[in-house]
Amino acid sequence: MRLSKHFIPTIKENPSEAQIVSHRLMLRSGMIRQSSAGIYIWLPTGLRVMNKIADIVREEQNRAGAIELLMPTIQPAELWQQSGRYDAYGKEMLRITDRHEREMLYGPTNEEMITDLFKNSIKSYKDLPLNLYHIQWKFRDEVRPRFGIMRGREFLMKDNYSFDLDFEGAKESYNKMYVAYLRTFARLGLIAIPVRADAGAIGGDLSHEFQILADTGESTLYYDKEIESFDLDDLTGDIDDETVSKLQSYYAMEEEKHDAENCPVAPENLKTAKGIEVGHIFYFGTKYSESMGAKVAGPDGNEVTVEMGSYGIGVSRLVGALIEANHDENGIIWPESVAPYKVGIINLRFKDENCTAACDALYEKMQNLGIEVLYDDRDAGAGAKFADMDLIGLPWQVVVGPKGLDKGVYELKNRRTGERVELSEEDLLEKLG
RNA sequence: CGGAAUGUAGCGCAGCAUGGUAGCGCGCUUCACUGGGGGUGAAGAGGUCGCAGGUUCAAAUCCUGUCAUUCCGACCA
Repeated sequence: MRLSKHFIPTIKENPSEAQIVSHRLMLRSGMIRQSSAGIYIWLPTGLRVMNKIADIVREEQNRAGAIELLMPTIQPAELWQQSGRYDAYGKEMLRITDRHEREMLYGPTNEEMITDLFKNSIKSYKDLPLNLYHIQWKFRDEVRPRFGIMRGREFLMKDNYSFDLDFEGAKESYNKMYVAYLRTFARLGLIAIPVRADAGAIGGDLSHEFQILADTGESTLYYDKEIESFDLDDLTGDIDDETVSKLQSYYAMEEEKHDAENCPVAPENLKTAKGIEVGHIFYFGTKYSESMGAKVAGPDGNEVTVEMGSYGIGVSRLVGALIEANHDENGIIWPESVAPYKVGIINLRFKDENCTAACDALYEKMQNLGIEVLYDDRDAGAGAKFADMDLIGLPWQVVVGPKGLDKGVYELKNRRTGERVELSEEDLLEKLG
């Protein structure tokens, strides 16, 4: 894409309302604009990143055997009255009345709807286990939205729901998601610490939060440093129960629940860091299947109330979390897996025919090779182009100017390390292709 | 929901105490010169001063109300 024809409105100065680095950089690099408190417009590059994250989440869900569908954002109040959460959920739920005076709501989560769908569709244990997911906009009317998209009111979430015949099955479904989550975050280049958690408003017995480490995190974690050395390559292919129990046996607690006196981890092996919650998984048994009557015929012909779990990943929050974990004073540093483009071409001499011709040709070759490239073809100063490209944070920059062209080389800069190498066109395309 | 601020050009801000009809920097437009880290000069465009009332000859400025946004705390993907 040519930058001159793109829509990436960058800002030179820090917007006053943005307090944390990811919010500032998302506004400055032209990824988002605020519409109202906690509600954002996703601009082209922001959307590209979010879509790439969603794709990785989707691939890992599919790999784990979950099946994608899409439920509506607007739900009828009756479902929530059945589960008893309509009154319990409080003001955080955005309530709407339609033209027929029917009570509706903008869904903050989907346990009720999926359970209703399940009970109307599945009648036999033979159809279990079943794990359904969707990636969909949620709305929670937070009292105090803040930190840009990190705590917005409207957010994109992957949520899924597992249905099993018994606890053993449910536990297996839970563990599959546990592994899928670790894999998902690893692919995003994030260290995700699974932290034992309370089930909160969702309710239930077994629950883990996935926290990624970042200085600006909202919670303080204490964890066994062994977690960091765990090799995620072990988690490809079939799920090994031993691996899961080993992972789950590691100590990891939020500050409030951490007891220094009785901590099983020796002080020298205990690490503390700030974390951002990007995922949360729950096993909650029959909490919803019971109240909403989700039963199947078991092998003996008798009805069994199904065992359920639910699992969420904050897809839009991950965009901010990734920036919190990947930035420097000049801007964002995208991991390749989610970068809006892999490489940026900087044309230093717009008015130099040779230089522009070289850039145009290189741009076309990259496009033909399927390399995602953002070409800064604007008539702007070199400094402005460098600054914008660093701000936007593409992993690679190709700097094209008379110096290199005279030598017959292109300069390739690594955004993360700042390392610059001079390469022939062939080597350059080879390296990026 | 308790506490505290702030709303003036796209962004960042000044002006308000002591009322006299709006200004600075960046950005934007045009032209020229520049050209390897936000360059220089010249000429421009852009504002119902959040909104509604009130006081006054006169309100960005004083008063009342209202809306919005942000920050600190308690709560949450």
